[in-house]
Amino acid sequence: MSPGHSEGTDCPSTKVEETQACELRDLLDRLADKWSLLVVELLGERTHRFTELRRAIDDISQRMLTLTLRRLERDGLVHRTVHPVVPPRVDYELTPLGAALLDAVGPLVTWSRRHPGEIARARAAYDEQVA
Amino acid sequence: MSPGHSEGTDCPSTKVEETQACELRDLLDRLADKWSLLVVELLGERTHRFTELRRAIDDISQRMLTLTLRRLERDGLVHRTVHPVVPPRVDYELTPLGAALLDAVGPLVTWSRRHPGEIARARAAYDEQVA
DNA sequence: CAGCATCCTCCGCGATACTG
DNA sequence: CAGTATCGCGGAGGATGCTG
Repeated sequence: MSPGHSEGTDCPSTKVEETQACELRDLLDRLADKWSLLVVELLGERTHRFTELRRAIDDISQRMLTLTLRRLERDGLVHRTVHPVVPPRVDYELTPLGAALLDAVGPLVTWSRRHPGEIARARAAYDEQVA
Repeated sequence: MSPGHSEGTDCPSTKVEETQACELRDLLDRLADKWSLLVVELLGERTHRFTELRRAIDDISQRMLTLTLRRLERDGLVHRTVHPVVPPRVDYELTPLGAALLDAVGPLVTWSRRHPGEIARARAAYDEQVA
């Protein structure tokens, strides 16, 4: 893989000590890319195989699914099990850490369900006003 | 899939109905960029002026702060008050919606504080094994 | 089936300069 | 002070092709 490690642990000059933004930003950076959270949620339901995930998400490219899973694995959120059979079979599941994280995301999920389209509506209103 | 506009409301072909991923992804897309959450957290403490935010975050570019605030405003999370004085003064504060959202993020913040560096450690372990 | 490698495009974002 | 306008690069990520 490319050596472009821009590991977020550096925690730059943001002076927001009170909010301890560093940890949080790392976390967000991990979850906030286009697919990670989706994958974590699916794995929260049950173990999935590679292709299952691929089909469940459907418009994810194979490359991005691989990358996403590798990153999640690397960060200790997802566990990867290779079954030495032919054809190959690989299972992905949440680690305890991953499950805990998913729990922490729960309220956010709930919130988004409770406020369906509120952001979208505000957006539409704003746009209309501008137009 | 048509790239079209970046408006998330289209909620494409992701078949993850159970997780209602669309809303959530919209939400994440809004929060997950480099600065939004940081801004929302600061505004959660109190109202800030433009330059206050700029100094609090410090390594945000002026352009990105403007863009971030505009997007948050557009999405109904932040309210912008222009005081017609010289020199100009603009205050930013959370809307009720924004405050509610911040609450929903709370557990995530707490979690990240409770697991300091756990992800970073897993990452280091993983990298060592690979190397 | 579950990947890795390569190429290429698009746009996020920083740097810089100008304004009411 | 609080923006807007323009330029340019770097990296995220899609498409495609090859492998064990």
